[in-house]
Amino acid sequence: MAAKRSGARSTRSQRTSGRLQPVQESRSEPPLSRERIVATAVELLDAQGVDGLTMRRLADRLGSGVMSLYWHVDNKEDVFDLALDSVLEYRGPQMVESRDWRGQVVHMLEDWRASMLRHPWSASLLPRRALGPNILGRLELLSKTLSRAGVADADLNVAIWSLWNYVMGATISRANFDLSDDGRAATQQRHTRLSERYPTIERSRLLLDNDWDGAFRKGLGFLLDGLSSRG
Amino acid sequence: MAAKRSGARSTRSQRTSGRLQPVQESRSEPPLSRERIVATAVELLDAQGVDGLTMRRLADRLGSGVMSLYWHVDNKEDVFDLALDSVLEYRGPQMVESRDWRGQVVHMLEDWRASMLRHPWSASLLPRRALGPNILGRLELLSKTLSRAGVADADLNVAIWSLWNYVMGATISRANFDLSDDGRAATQQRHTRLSERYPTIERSRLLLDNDWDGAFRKGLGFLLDGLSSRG
DNA sequence: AGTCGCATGGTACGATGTACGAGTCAATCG
DNA sequence: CGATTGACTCGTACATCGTACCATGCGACT
Repeated sequence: MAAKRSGARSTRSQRTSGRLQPVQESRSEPPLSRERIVATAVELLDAQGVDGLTMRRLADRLGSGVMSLYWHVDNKEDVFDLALDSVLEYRGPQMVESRDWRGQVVHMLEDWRASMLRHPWSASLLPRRALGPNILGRLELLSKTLSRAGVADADLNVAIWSLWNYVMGATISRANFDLSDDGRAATQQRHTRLSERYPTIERSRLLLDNDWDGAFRKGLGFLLDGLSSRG
Repeated sequence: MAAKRSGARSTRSQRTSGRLQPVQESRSEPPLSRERIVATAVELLDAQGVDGLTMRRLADRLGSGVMSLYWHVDNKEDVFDLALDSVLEYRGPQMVESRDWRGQVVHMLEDWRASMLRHPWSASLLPRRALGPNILGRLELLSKTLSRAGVADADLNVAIWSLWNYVMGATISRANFDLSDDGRAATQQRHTRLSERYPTIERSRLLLDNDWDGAFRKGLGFLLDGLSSRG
């Protein structure tokens, strides 16, 4: 019936039973798989940006027909979801009961930001997509760490969301500006033209300051100060 | 030559010279204009979301041909830019030298957030677009207020970006969740299924807490605490 | 009357996401 | 053994999109 296979994605390749890799070992492409599709989608997104990902190009890179993709994937949105989540995995210290909760939080959040900046499309994509398991995993970790650090339950959610918000905003902004001022001259020019209308911005060189990492760290410090002044 | 008119958009309607409203007053549509296009685009976006905005639909609503739009607008991206910025205007107290800088900042940022939530598409759009004049205006105001409040110049940019980041992240997240849990049952169901994997999130009901406004205000308070502990 | 700039919009093209259904091949069953 | 089944691949086709190109209309000025 060609049921298109919904839900149970558990059919993990027809292999692992009979002979191993029956035919064409090094010849042509390995068989399609969800993982391979996602990995290639990430490659394509890295290389061409959000608009560069089309099902046809994706199929080309995979050496397959376009419609074959739809066996493994529901639709293009699905590809975006999977690519996004695949990029946000965190292999940090999951199980450290260290006294240095603040260091742990900072580490995870900086890693989060770095992961997204390594794939700038992810930042602009995230606002539109649902929370994948890797994102939830990070939230869980954050939750656990803060809770163990003694943050009151009443403030816990606020603390988590504040940190989440800060990281999201910082990363999205950064990923964005990075693209928009590839032409330094353009920025410079626009800046001087705007300086009359926005003198304070001009004076503090807000838009030209590019110590993003430092600003991120410093602002995160301020936020954590505020959060821990309660607990 | 049909120079398509670039740059100087200053030609403000052919009117204001001879007679007023020459022909067809109440008959059919008023003439096309950048303003009318943008206003209608916002309507459409409000009604149908980001994917609902197509040039054809926009032209239909305006009672014009599709290609007529392109006289007033460069391309679809342009429409997005204009619609986005048009929604972020701020008519707050621009010139108050009040002692209550904190109240002023909170007011502007809450208004910012509210403006974006009134048009949920704006949140997911903003990360991809350049900074329009209204956004810059808000940054300028923020800059001025903080500066007058005595924030050290060295910390000024960090403070501004921190607040910006917080607001962006909060608004984007909120606009997103709002859409995704239209079906309460689905959320509830998914939640219980996830509870085993993410116990702390489950316990604090992080994903079900919907006092967004309160959380926003509270978190903003924390951040401002942290920021002013320096200055 | 002729010219020119602003403004409108019909037609057409290339690209996209994906529905549909026909094809292949290995494993399973009678 | 042949028949059946189910996992998987993919060519064709279609609706819809953004927009390039070009013909046209219209008011004002020469």
